[in-house]
Amino acid sequence: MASSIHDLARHLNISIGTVSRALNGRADVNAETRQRVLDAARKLNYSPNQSGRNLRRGATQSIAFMLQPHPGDQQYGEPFFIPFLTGLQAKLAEHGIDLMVVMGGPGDYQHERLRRLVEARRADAVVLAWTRREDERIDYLTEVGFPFATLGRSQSGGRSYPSLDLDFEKAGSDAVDRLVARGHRRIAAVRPLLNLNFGYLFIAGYRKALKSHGIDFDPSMIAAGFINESGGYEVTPKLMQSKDVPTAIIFNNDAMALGGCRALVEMGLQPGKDIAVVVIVDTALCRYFSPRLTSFRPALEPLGQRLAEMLLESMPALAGPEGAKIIREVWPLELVVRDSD
Amino acid sequence: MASSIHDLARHLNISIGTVSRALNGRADVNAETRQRVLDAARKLNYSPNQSGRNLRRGATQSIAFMLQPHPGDQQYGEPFFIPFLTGLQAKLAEHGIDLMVVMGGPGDYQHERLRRLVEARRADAVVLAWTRREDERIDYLTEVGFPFATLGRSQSGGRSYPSLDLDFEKAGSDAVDRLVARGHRRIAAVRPLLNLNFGYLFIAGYRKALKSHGIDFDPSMIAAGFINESGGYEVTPKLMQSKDVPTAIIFNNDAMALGGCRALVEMGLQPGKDIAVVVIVDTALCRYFSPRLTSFRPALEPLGQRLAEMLLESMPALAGPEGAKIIREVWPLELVVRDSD
DNA sequence: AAGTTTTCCGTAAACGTTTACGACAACACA
DNA sequence: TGTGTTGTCGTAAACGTTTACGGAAAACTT
Repeated sequence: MASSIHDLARHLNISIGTVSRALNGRADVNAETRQRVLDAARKLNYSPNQSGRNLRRGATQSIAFMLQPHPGDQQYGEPFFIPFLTGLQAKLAEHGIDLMVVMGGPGDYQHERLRRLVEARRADAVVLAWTRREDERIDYLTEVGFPFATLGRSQSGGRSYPSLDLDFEKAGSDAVDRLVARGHRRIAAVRPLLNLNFGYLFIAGYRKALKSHGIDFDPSMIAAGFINESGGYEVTPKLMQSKDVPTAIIFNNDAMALGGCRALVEMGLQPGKDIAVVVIVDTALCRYFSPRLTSFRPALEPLGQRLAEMLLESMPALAGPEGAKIIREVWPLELVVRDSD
Repeated sequence: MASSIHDLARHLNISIGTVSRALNGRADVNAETRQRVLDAARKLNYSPNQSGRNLRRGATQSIAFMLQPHPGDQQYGEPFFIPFLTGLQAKLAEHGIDLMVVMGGPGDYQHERLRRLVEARRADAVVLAWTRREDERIDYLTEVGFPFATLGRSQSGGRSYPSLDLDFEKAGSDAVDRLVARGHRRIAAVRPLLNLNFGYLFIAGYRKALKSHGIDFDPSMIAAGFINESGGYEVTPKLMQSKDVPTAIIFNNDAMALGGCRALVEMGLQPGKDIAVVVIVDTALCRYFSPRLTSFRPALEPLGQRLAEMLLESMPALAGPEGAKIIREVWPLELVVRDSD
C-alpha cells in the first residue's frame, strides 16, 4: 500500500539515489529528470517514510512540548497554553516540523517522561514551560546536551538555551503604580504556590513599586494559592481578614481572579466598586466575566511563534552553517483597562 | 553520546541479536545473560532508538490527535478537549504509546495535514473529533485503510471504526422534559453552526421531546452560532426578539451559554430568575460563573481513556491474535442541577 | 584531437533496530 | 555410540531513507 522510494525508482527506470536527490532538491540532478520524478511521485502519491528518514538523518523533525498540570493541581493552564501552542505550531509547520504535545499525569514533575523522551530521541528538541527558579529539567537537559527552549526564565542552566518570558516584574510594578495613582495604599497580591518563576518576578515588581511609593511591605498582604479558580476563591478571604483590610487586590492570573471575585461577592463586596481588582496574566477567561477585569495581557500566539524561531535558530542542525544563536527575550505585557479597578 | 545496541553488545562481548532479544523479553535467552544485559543497559543508560525501532517494526508507537479550531472560528474548544486528552494520554501511556497532538491552523479542515500525517506514517493511528454528519476525513481514512477512532458519531465510513460519543439526543430531550416539568412551554435552543453531528443530535432530542409534550415546533426558537462565548452573545438577542419570547434557553455548550447570559443581563434579564438557562455540554467553564448553570456534564477524562482502549482493541497489530474488535459506544451525560433553571 | 572540467547518475554503505535461520553444545534416550 | 531434542546464541538480512564516492558521458578548453 505504502509506496517506497524503490517503487518510484523502478517505475522510472532510475536509481533510488537519483530519486532521493531529485526529491530533496539537490543540485546534481538534471532538470528534466527531476520533473519526471516529481510527476511520478505525485502520481503514485509517494511520500517519504518518516521512520526511514528519521533513522538516516538522525533527527525526527519534530519538537515536543510538555503540557503539565500544576503541581498539586489538576489544571493544565490551558487557556494560556492553547494560543501559545497555536503560534508555536504555526511557525514550526513552516519548517516542516511537527509539534508533539505530551501531557503529563498529575503529580509528577514530568521528569521521568522527559527522560524517556530524550533518551529514545522521539523529538529533536523540547519546549519547557512552568519554569521554576531552580529547575531540574533544565539541569538535566543541559547536562545531556539536548536542545531545548523555555517559556519563562530560570536560574538553572546558565545562558546556554534560548528563553522567552513576559515581564512580570514590570507588570507587577505597573499594577501597583496604577493602583497607587488611583488612591490605594493597602494593596494585596495573590501569587502561585511553589517557586514558579513568574510568581517570584511578579512579587518582586510588586514590592519594588511599593517601596518606591514609600509604602511599607506587609506580609499579610500576600497570599499564595493554586493557579486556578478555586485557588483564588480559597485564598481571598484570608486576605480580607487581615487587621487592615486591603482596598485592592492584584491577582497573578485571571483564573485566580475569578475565584477571588466569587469570594468577594459572597462577602458582599462588589469587585470594581467596593474593592479594586487587577489581573497580571489575562488569558481568554477575563472575557467571560463581569465586571470585566482590568488586566495585563500577554500576546500569546506571537509568543509561541517567536519561541519557535528562537529554538530553531539555536539548533546548529537546523540553523544552517552560521550556527547556533542563543537568544533570550523578555516581552512586555499590555495593560488593558476595563471596569474592575 | 547516545549509546546504541552495538555499544551494549560490545561491552558485554555478546551479539546484538542476543541483546535485542534479552531486552524485548523473548524466551530464547538464558536467564543469567538477560540479567547481565539488563544491568548493563541500566548502567550505560541505554534506551532503544525510536527511529530504528520504528523503521524495523513498521510502526511508530504513537497516535495522533488532531486538535482543530472550529471552522470559521479561532477557538479550539480546549476546556472540553484537555481533560479528554488527559484520559487518552494516560491510557495510551500504559501501553507505551505516545500521544501526539497536532494543531491545525484556522480555516482549513485539517485535510491536508491529515493526509500528510498518514502518508508519511508519522503515527500508527489517529483520533478524530468534531465529527460531522458526513465527514470527508472519515471517508479518506477508511479508503486508505488507516486505523482511527472518533470522538463523536458520523454517517460516513460505515461501522468500520470504533467510535465513542455522548448521548446528546437524550440530553436534549431530558433538558426539555425538565423545563416543561417546571412549567415552561416556550423553550429555545442554541446550536452550533455547520453540520457538526452533536448539534444535530441535540436538536433531534429537543424536537422529539417537544413533540411528546404536545408543543409545536417553532423554527424561530432555534438559533445557530459559533461554539464560543461571542457566538452565544450574538445569537441570543435574536431569540429574544421573536414575537413570542422564550422563557427558557438550552445552550449546546457552556461557552455559548456564558455569552448568552451576558447578552441577557445586558437586556435586563437575570438568568435563573427571569429566564431559565440549561447547558448541554458542561466543560470547566460553568464553574467560573454565577449564577451557576444547570447543565449536562460529560465524563471527559474517562471518555478519553475509553476511546484509547477502543482504538487499541480495534488494531490487529496491537490487539493481539484474537484480532480487531470494533466497538461503538454512546455514553450518557450527567445532569447537574444548579441555580439557573 | 587530446586534455580538462562539468553534469549527471548509479553503487553501496550507513543509520539502529528486530528477527528468521541456522549452528553449536548439552543433554536425553535408545 | 548414534539420533533426536532442547536451550542458547551468532549471523545476516531487512526496514526506507540519505549521501559519499566514483565513473561515464558530455561540454569546454587549448
